[in-house]
Amino acid sequence: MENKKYYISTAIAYTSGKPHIGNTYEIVLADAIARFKRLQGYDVYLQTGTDEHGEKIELKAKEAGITPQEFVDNVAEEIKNIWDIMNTSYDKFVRTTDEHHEKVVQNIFKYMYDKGDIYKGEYKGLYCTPCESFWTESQLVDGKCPDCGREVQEKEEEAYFFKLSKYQKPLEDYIESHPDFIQPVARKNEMINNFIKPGLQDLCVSRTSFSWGIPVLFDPKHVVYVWLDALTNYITNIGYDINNATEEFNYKWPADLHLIGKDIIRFHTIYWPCFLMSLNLPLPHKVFGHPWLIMADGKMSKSKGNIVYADDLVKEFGVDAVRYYFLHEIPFAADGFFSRELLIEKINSDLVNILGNLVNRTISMNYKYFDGIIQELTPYEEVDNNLIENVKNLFTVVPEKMDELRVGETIEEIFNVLRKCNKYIDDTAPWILAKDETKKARLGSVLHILLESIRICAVYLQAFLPETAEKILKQLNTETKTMESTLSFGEVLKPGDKLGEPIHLFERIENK
RNA sequence: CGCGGGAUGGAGCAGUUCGGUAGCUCGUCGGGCUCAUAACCCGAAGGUCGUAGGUUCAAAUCCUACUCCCGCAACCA
Repeated sequence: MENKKYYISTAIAYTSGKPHIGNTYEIVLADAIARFKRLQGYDVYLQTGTDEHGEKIELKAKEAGITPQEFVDNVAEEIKNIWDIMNTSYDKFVRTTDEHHEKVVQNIFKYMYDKGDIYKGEYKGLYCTPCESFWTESQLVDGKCPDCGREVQEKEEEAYFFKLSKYQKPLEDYIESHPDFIQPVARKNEMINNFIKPGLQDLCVSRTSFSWGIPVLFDPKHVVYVWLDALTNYITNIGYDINNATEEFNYKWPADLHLIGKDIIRFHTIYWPCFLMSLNLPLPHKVFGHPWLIMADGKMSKSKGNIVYADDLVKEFGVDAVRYYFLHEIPFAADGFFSRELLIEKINSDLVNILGNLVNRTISMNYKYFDGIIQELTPYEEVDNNLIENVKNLFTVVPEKMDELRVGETIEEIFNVLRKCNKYIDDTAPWILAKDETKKARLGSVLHILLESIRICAVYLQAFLPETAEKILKQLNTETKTMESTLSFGEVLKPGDKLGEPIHLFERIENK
């Protein structure tokens, strides 16, 4: 039987500099969703990468005294490296300076032009001559240039425009008829009220003020607007070209989920769907604008010197500790706070105390009382059934939460079961059973139930803490790690098998 | 009156659709246990649910006004 495909993408990271933890959060979130979908049996394709054109990059490269291409090569490498350090399982890392991508973008631009969806016009805006920049009314400070404070003038410039207005109605209809298209819903209202209802204005999709971009095929003094360039990465990299869609493309498109930051919802729910409609392509199923990870002590900034990078945190605390924090501490719709203190607190209270200690004490007891040999299960008692019900219930509740992309809550459900395991140990008091030779079988059974409960939790944790889950499963000496295996409680671990040595999954971080 | 979201014990959050004992995690305090990484388990303290009115037998939840915070407001990405 063919597994159902699931195409998930992150936004491509802008290569203007090294991404901080806020930018890194997205790929980790995407990875957790992707890993979970794989666990469910989907044929997952996770695409990420870098967005490498634009004026800002041209300027940064100039400052650094290197070519834009050298500049983005360096940054893209750095970004990919961080994605790898975060242990993210992307299937493809794409770059907008890729030759194939550039070629297809040019073809798309030409196609839209020939079709009449792109036309040549005049861009009218408020221009600050010394800064060589256009500004919008709302960007002005006291009616003056926000950069230098000087007067701005009306100025016109030759430019190509995309007919957003033509697709206003179909877009509105699509959003109305697909209530899940934009998530969370609050974002949907923003888009409808701020952009669609007032009427979409045609979008200027070319620039002449800088050259680091994809030249327009038939008018090379213009470069393609970076968003038209960047957004199309979702199709150019899965085998799309004008009049020549590959089998791969037909299989993967439309994307099931575009995971993006809440700051770029507009581009993904207005411009992108309109571009796709122009190309006669179906629209993605869902766009989720995730909240941000923000610093507990105020906004990250170079001047404050409080920029935090994920790779530094990984070096200090380990990859799964950082992943845990990202995935568990950021609410579904509201921003999450980050600080070292909070990170350490969560590592100690959740990863060390609840998870690490549970695994360690369970395996240790199995060694102490049975030399590490897994024992037979004897008929369940009331206290057993209670725990087992909780464990088995994850099979229902975890997919439910994950379908809503409520990753933090999913992890909380798993940890609640781990807490139940700790309570179960107190309720059954194995150390007392151990003192009574006639309770030996019961003791073995209690420990087996714990091992199996831990195994099932570890199966789910593979999506979020892959390294840790692997370590747990290894200690349990089992290869069985599928979703289905969580339903047949007690039929997986083999009595007589020997467990791995008990180890500490996470080390306690002593204050500071 | 531009549009929208939010304000709940020390911290972070749930609960508000369809009113009816205010819940969770962390922290604090007390107790228990000893298998375990001073971990684990139990219990307690701590909240006028932003403010002021209103509806109701009953309001965190419904209505009105106000205060404060935040997001969006089209060509930086």
